[in-house]
Amino acid sequence: MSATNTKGTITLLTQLTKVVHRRTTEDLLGMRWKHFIALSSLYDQAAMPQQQLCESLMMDPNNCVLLLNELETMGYVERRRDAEDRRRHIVELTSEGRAAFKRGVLAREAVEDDVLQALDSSERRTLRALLAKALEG
Amino acid sequence: MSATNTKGTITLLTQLTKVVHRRTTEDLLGMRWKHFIALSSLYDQAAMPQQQLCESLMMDPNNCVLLLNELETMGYVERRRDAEDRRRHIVELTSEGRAAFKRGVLAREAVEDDVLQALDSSERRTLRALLAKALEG
DNA sequence: CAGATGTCAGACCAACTGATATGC
DNA sequence: CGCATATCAGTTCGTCTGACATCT
Repeated sequence: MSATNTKGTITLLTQLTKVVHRRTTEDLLGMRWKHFIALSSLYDQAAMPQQQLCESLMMDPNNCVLLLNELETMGYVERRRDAEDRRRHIVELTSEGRAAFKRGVLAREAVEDDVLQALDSSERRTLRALLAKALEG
Repeated sequence: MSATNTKGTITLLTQLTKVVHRRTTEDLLGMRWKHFIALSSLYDQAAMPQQQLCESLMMDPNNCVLLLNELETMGYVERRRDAEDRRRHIVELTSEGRAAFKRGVLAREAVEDDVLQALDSSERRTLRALLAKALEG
Protein backbone atom coordinates (compact mmCIF):
# COMPACT_ATOMS: atom_id res chain seq x y z
CA MET A 1 0.00 0.00 0.00
CA SER A 2 1.62 3.24 -1.14
CA ALA A 3 1.26 6.43 0.81
CA THR A 4 -0.48 8.19 -2.06
CA ASN A 5 -3.07 5.43 -2.27
CA THR A 6 -4.27 5.72 1.30
CA LYS A 7 -6.86 8.31 0.39
CA GLY A 8 -9.46 6.39 -1.53
CA THR A 9 -12.11 7.76 -3.84
CA ILE A 10 -14.80 7.73 -1.21
CA THR A 11 -12.56 9.59 1.22
CA LEU A 12 -12.09 12.33 -1.37
CA LEU A 13 -15.82 12.26 -2.05
CA THR A 14 -16.57 12.81 1.63
CA GLN A 15 -14.11 15.66 1.93
CA LEU A 16 -15.34 17.48 -1.15
CA THR A 17 -18.90 17.20 0.13
CA LYS A 18 -17.72 18.77 3.37
CA VAL A 19 -16.31 21.71 1.42
CA VAL A 20 -19.60 22.09 -0.43
CA HIS A 21 -21.61 22.18 2.78
CA ARG A 22 -19.31 24.71 4.32
CA ARG A 23 -19.75 27.08 1.42
CA THR A 24 -23.46 26.61 0.89
CA THR A 25 -24.76 29.02 3.47
CA GLU A 26 -28.43 29.36 4.20
CA ASP A 27 -28.29 33.03 3.25
CA LEU A 28 -26.89 32.21 -0.15
CA LEU A 29 -29.38 29.48 -0.92
CA GLY A 30 -32.43 31.21 0.57
CA MET A 31 -33.17 28.02 2.51
CA ARG A 32 -31.39 25.08 4.09
CA TRP A 33 -29.63 22.61 1.85
CA LYS A 34 -31.91 19.72 2.76
CA HIS A 35 -34.95 21.79 1.83
CA PHE A 36 -33.38 22.63 -1.47
CA ILE A 37 -32.66 18.95 -2.22
CA ALA A 38 -36.28 18.09 -1.46
CA LEU A 39 -37.63 20.82 -3.75
CA SER A 40 -35.21 19.58 -6.40
CA SER A 41 -36.86 16.15 -6.40
CA LEU A 42 -40.30 17.70 -6.56
CA TYR A 43 -39.39 20.07 -9.36
CA ASP A 44 -38.92 17.31 -11.91
CA GLN A 45 -42.13 15.57 -10.93
CA ALA A 46 -44.39 18.14 -9.35
CA ALA A 47 -46.57 15.77 -7.33
CA MET A 48 -45.55 12.46 -5.81
CA PRO A 49 -46.43 10.16 -2.92
CA GLN A 50 -44.68 11.09 0.31
CA GLN A 51 -43.06 7.68 0.59
CA GLN A 52 -41.59 7.89 -2.89
CA LEU A 53 -40.16 11.29 -2.05
CA CYS A 54 -38.50 9.87 1.07
CA GLU A 55 -36.90 7.12 -0.98
CA SER A 56 -35.59 9.48 -3.62
CA LEU A 57 -34.10 11.62 -0.85
CA MET A 58 -32.62 8.52 0.83
CA MET A 59 -34.24 9.66 4.02
CA ASP A 60 -36.14 7.57 6.53
CA PRO A 61 -39.89 8.23 6.71
CA ASN A 62 -39.71 9.76 10.19
CA ASN A 63 -37.29 12.45 9.16
CA CYS A 64 -39.30 13.01 6.02
CA VAL A 65 -42.34 13.95 8.06
CA LEU A 66 -40.39 16.61 9.92
CA LEU A 67 -38.85 17.91 6.72
CA LEU A 68 -42.25 18.21 5.05
CA ASN A 69 -43.67 19.94 8.11
CA GLU A 70 -41.03 22.59 7.68
CA LEU A 71 -41.53 22.92 3.95
CA GLU A 72 -45.28 23.20 4.45
CA THR A 73 -44.81 25.92 7.06
CA MET A 74 -42.62 27.79 4.58
CA GLY A 75 -45.41 27.50 2.05
CA TYR A 76 -43.29 25.59 -0.46
CA VAL A 77 -45.22 22.30 -0.53
CA GLU A 78 -48.70 21.03 0.23
CA ARG A 79 -49.82 17.59 1.38
CA ARG A 80 -53.15 16.11 0.37
CA ARG A 81 -54.65 12.67 0.84
CA ASP A 82 -54.51 10.25 -2.06
CA ALA A 83 -58.13 9.58 -3.04
CA GLU A 84 -57.28 6.06 -4.19
CA ASP A 85 -55.57 5.04 -0.95
CA ARG A 86 -56.38 7.33 1.91
CA ARG A 87 -53.35 6.17 3.92
CA ARG A 88 -51.10 7.94 1.45
CA HIS A 89 -50.20 11.59 1.22
CA ILE A 90 -49.45 13.20 -2.12
CA VAL A 91 -46.86 15.96 -1.88
CA GLU A 92 -47.20 18.90 -4.24
CA LEU A 93 -44.86 21.75 -5.01
CA THR A 94 -46.57 25.14 -4.68
CA SER A 95 -45.87 27.94 -7.13
CA GLU A 96 -44.09 29.70 -4.28
CA GLY A 97 -41.92 26.62 -3.79
CA ARG A 98 -41.19 26.49 -7.47
CA ALA A 99 -40.04 30.10 -7.47
CA ALA A 100 -37.88 29.63 -4.37
CA PHE A 101 -36.23 26.62 -5.94
CA LYS A 102 -35.41 28.53 -9.12
CA ARG A 103 -33.75 31.21 -7.03
CA GLY A 104 -31.80 28.54 -5.18
CA VAL A 105 -30.54 27.00 -8.41
CA LEU A 106 -28.68 30.22 -9.18
CA ALA A 107 -27.03 30.12 -5.77
CA ARG A 108 -26.09 26.49 -6.19
CA GLU A 109 -24.48 27.21 -9.52
CA ALA A 110 -22.37 29.88 -7.86
CA VAL A 111 -21.22 27.46 -5.15
CA GLU A 112 -20.53 24.83 -7.78
CA ASP A 113 -18.36 27.24 -9.73
CA ASP A 114 -16.53 28.07 -6.56
CA VAL A 115 -15.95 24.52 -5.34
CA LEU A 116 -15.09 23.10 -8.74
CA GLN A 117 -13.00 26.04 -9.91
CA ALA A 118 -9.97 23.81 -10.45
CA LEU A 119 -11.89 21.85 -13.09
CA ASP A 120 -12.61 23.10 -16.62
CA SER A 121 -16.06 22.68 -18.12
CA SER A 122 -15.19 19.43 -19.84
CA GLU A 123 -13.89 17.94 -16.60
CA ARG A 124 -17.01 19.11 -14.80
CA ARG A 125 -19.24 17.39 -17.32
CA THR A 126 -17.21 14.20 -16.89
CA LEU A 127 -17.44 14.41 -13.10
CA ARG A 128 -21.16 14.98 -13.24
CA ALA A 129 -21.67 12.04 -15.61
CA LEU A 130 -19.59 9.68 -13.46
CA LEU A 131 -21.45 10.64 -10.29
CA ALA A 132 -24.79 10.16 -12.02
CA LYS A 133 -23.71 6.78 -13.35
CA ALA A 134 -22.51 5.62 -9.93
CA LEU A 135 -25.82 6.66 -8.35
CA GLU A 136 -27.85 4.75 -10.93
CA GLY A 137 -25.94 1.53 -10.37
CA MET B 1 -33.82 25.38 -17.23
CA SER B 2 -34.47 21.83 -18.36
CA ALA B 3 -35.78 19.20 -15.98
CA THR B 4 -32.70 17.02 -16.41
CA ASN B 5 -30.45 19.89 -15.41
CA THR B 6 -32.02 20.54 -12.03
CA LYS B 7 -29.73 18.05 -10.29
CA GLY B 8 -26.35 19.73 -10.28
CA THR B 9 -23.00 18.12 -9.71
CA ILE B 10 -22.85 19.02 -6.04
CA THR B 11 -26.32 17.57 -5.51
CA LEU B 12 -25.13 14.28 -6.97
CA LEU B 13 -21.99 14.53 -4.88
CA THR B 14 -24.03 14.92 -1.71
CA GLN B 15 -26.29 12.01 -2.54
CA LEU B 16 -23.46 9.64 -3.39
CA THR B 17 -21.75 10.52 -0.13
CA LYS B 18 -24.98 9.65 1.64
CA VAL B 19 -24.94 6.22 0.02
CA VAL B 20 -21.34 5.73 1.11
CA HIS B 21 -22.08 6.57 4.71
CA ARG B 22 -25.05 4.25 4.80
CA ARG B 23 -22.96 1.32 3.65
CA THR B 24 -19.88 2.03 5.73
CA THR B 25 -20.96 0.44 8.98
CA GLU B 26 -18.82 0.60 12.09
CA ASP B 27 -18.64 -3.19 12.18
CA LEU B 28 -17.25 -3.32 8.67
CA LEU B 29 -14.65 -0.63 9.24
CA GLY B 30 -13.65 -1.67 12.76
CA MET B 31 -14.11 1.92 13.87
CA ARG B 32 -16.18 5.00 13.09
CA TRP B 33 -15.68 6.72 9.78
CA LYS B 34 -14.35 9.93 11.35
CA HIS B 35 -11.72 7.95 13.23
CA PHE B 36 -10.69 6.24 10.05
CA ILE B 37 -10.34 9.57 8.22
CA ALA B 38 -8.14 10.89 11.02
CA LEU B 39 -5.88 7.83 10.95
CA SER B 40 -5.71 8.20 7.19
CA SER B 41 -4.18 11.66 7.53
CA LEU B 42 -1.72 10.41 10.12
CA TYR B 43 -0.73 7.38 8.11
CA ASP B 44 0.97 9.40 5.38
CA GLN B 45 2.79 11.60 7.86
CA ALA B 46 3.09 9.66 11.08
CA ALA B 47 3.55 12.63 13.42
CA MET B 48 2.09 16.10 12.99
CA PRO B 49 1.02 19.10 15.06
CA GLN B 50 -2.53 18.84 16.32
CA GLN B 51 -3.57 22.03 14.62
CA GLN B 52 -2.30 20.87 11.25
CA LEU B 53 -4.27 17.66 11.66
CA CYS B 54 -7.45 19.64 12.37
CA GLU B 55 -6.96 21.64 9.22
CA SER B 56 -6.33 18.65 7.03
CA LEU B 57 -9.51 17.11 8.43
CA MET B 58 -11.42 20.35 7.87
CA MET B 59 -12.52 20.19 11.47
CA ASP B 60 -12.62 22.97 14.03
CA PRO B 61 -10.07 22.70 16.85
CA ASN B 62 -12.70 22.03 19.54
CA ASN B 63 -14.03 18.98 17.77
CA CYS B 64 -10.52 17.85 17.07
CA VAL B 65 -9.77 17.67 20.78
CA LEU B 66 -12.72 15.38 21.37
CA LEU B 67 -11.82 13.21 18.40
CA LEU B 68 -8.25 12.83 19.61
CA ASN B 69 -9.45 11.99 23.12
CA GLU B 70 -11.37 9.10 21.63
CA LEU B 71 -8.48 7.94 19.46
CA GLU B 72 -6.12 8.10 22.42
CA THR B 73 -8.52 6.05 24.54
CA MET B 74 -8.64 3.49 21.74
CA GLY B 75 -4.84 3.41 21.82
CA TYR B 76 -4.49 4.47 18.19
CA VAL B 77 -2.71 7.80 18.71
CA GLU B 78 -0.58 9.52 21.32
CA ARG B 79 -0.20 13.21 22.09
CA ARG B 80 3.04 14.70 23.31
CA ARG B 81 4.17 18.28 23.86
CA ASP B 82 6.28 19.89 21.20
CA ALA B 83 9.65 20.60 22.83
CA GLU B 84 10.20 23.63 20.60
CA ASP B 85 6.88 25.28 21.41
CA ARG B 86 5.29 23.86 24.50
CA ARG B 87 1.85 25.19 23.58
CA ARG B 88 1.68 22.69 20.76
CA HIS B 89 0.80 19.02 20.82
CA ILE B 90 2.37 16.60 18.39
CA VAL B 91 0.04 13.77 17.44
CA GLU B 92 1.58 10.40 16.70
CA LEU B 93 0.13 7.24 15.25
CA THR B 94 0.82 4.19 17.42
CA SER B 95 1.69 0.84 15.87
CA GLU B 96 -1.72 -0.34 17.02
CA GLY B 97 -3.32 2.58 15.19
CA ARG B 98 -1.32 1.76 12.11
CA ALA B 99 -2.52 -1.83 12.16
CA ALA B 100 -6.16 -0.83 12.71
CA PHE B 101 -5.97 1.59 9.81
CA LYS B 102 -4.60 -1.08 7.48
CA ARG B 103 -7.50 -3.34 8.40
CA GLY B 104 -9.91 -0.48 7.74
CA VAL B 105 -8.47 0.15 4.30
CA LEU B 106 -9.55 -3.32 3.21
CA ALA B 107 -13.07 -2.60 4.41
CA ARG B 108 -13.11 0.74 2.65
CA GLU B 109 -12.06 -0.87 -0.58
CA ALA B 110 -14.96 -3.27 -0.30
CA VAL B 111 -17.43 -0.40 0.21
CA GLU B 112 -15.86 1.47 -2.67
CA ASP B 113 -16.28 -1.52 -4.96
CA ASP B 114 -19.88 -1.77 -3.87
CA VAL B 115 -20.79 1.90 -4.23
CA LEU B 116 -18.93 2.42 -7.49
CA GLN B 117 -19.90 -0.88 -9.06
CA ALA B 118 -21.49 0.87 -12.02
CA LEU B 119 -18.11 2.34 -12.98
CA ASP B 120 -15.29 0.39 -14.60
CA SER B 121 -11.73 0.76 -13.35
CA SER B 122 -10.85 3.45 -15.89
CA GLU B 123 -13.88 5.50 -14.90
CA ARG B 124 -12.99 5.09 -11.23
CA ARG B 125 -9.48 6.37 -11.82
CA THR B 126 -10.94 9.37 -13.67
CA LEU B 127 -13.41 10.06 -10.87
CA ARG B 128 -10.69 9.83 -8.25
CA ALA B 129 -8.42 12.17 -10.21
CA LEU B 130 -11.17 14.76 -10.71
CA LEU B 131 -12.10 14.75 -7.03
CA ALA B 132 -8.47 15.12 -6.02
CA LYS B 133 -8.02 17.98 -8.46
CA ALA B 134 -11.12 19.79 -7.21
CA LEU B 135 -9.93 19.46 -3.61
CA GLU B 136 -6.54 20.89 -4.44
CA GLY B 137 -8.05 23.97 -6.10
C1' DC C 1 0.21 42.06 28.44
C1' DA C 2 -1.48 40.23 23.89
C1' DG C 3 -1.73 36.34 21.01
C1' DA C 4 -1.62 31.30 20.16
C1' DT C 5 -2.86 26.62 21.42
C1' DG C 6 -5.46 23.27 23.60
C1' DT C 7 -9.22 21.81 26.84
C1' DC C 8 -13.74 21.35 28.46
C1' DA C 9 -18.86 22.39 29.49
C1' DG C 10 -23.09 23.77 27.70
C1' DA C 11 -26.21 24.82 23.89
C1' DC C 12 -27.94 23.46 19.58
C1' DC C 13 -29.17 20.75 15.52
C1' DA C 14 -29.90 16.67 12.87
C1' DA C 15 -30.76 11.87 12.79
C1' DC C 16 -32.48 7.41 14.65
C1' DT C 17 -35.93 4.55 17.88
C1' DG C 18 -40.36 3.39 19.65
C1' DA C 19 -45.12 4.17 20.39
C1' DT C 20 -49.54 5.71 18.48
C1' DA C 21 -53.27 6.70 15.04
C1' DT C 22 -55.53 5.82 10.81
C1' DG C 23 -56.82 3.31 6.66
C1' DC C 24 -56.33 -0.93 3.73
C1' DC D 1 -56.71 -9.15 12.45
C1' DG D 2 -52.21 -8.16 10.18
C1' DC D 3 -49.96 -4.80 7.26
C1' DA D 4 -48.90 -0.14 5.43
C1' DT D 5 -48.60 4.80 5.97
C1' DA D 6 -47.87 8.77 8.53
C1' DT D 7 -47.09 11.27 12.83
C1' DC D 8 -44.92 12.61 17.01
C1' DA D 9 -42.04 12.18 21.48
C1' DG D 10 -37.78 10.86 23.37
C1' DT D 11 -33.08 9.77 22.86
C1' DT D 12 -28.72 10.12 20.96
C1' DC D 13 -25.15 11.97 18.06
C1' DG D 14 -22.33 15.45 16.02
C1' DT D 15 -21.23 20.08 15.72
C1' DC D 16 -20.72 24.88 17.31
C1' DT D 17 -20.07 28.65 21.19
C1' DG D 18 -17.92 30.54 25.10
C1' DA D 19 -14.99 30.33 29.12
C1' DC D 20 -10.66 28.92 30.90
C1' DA D 21 -5.71 27.31 31.35
C1' DT D 22 -1.08 27.14 29.56
C1' DC D 23 2.66 28.83 27.05
C1' DT D 24 5.35 32.38 23.89
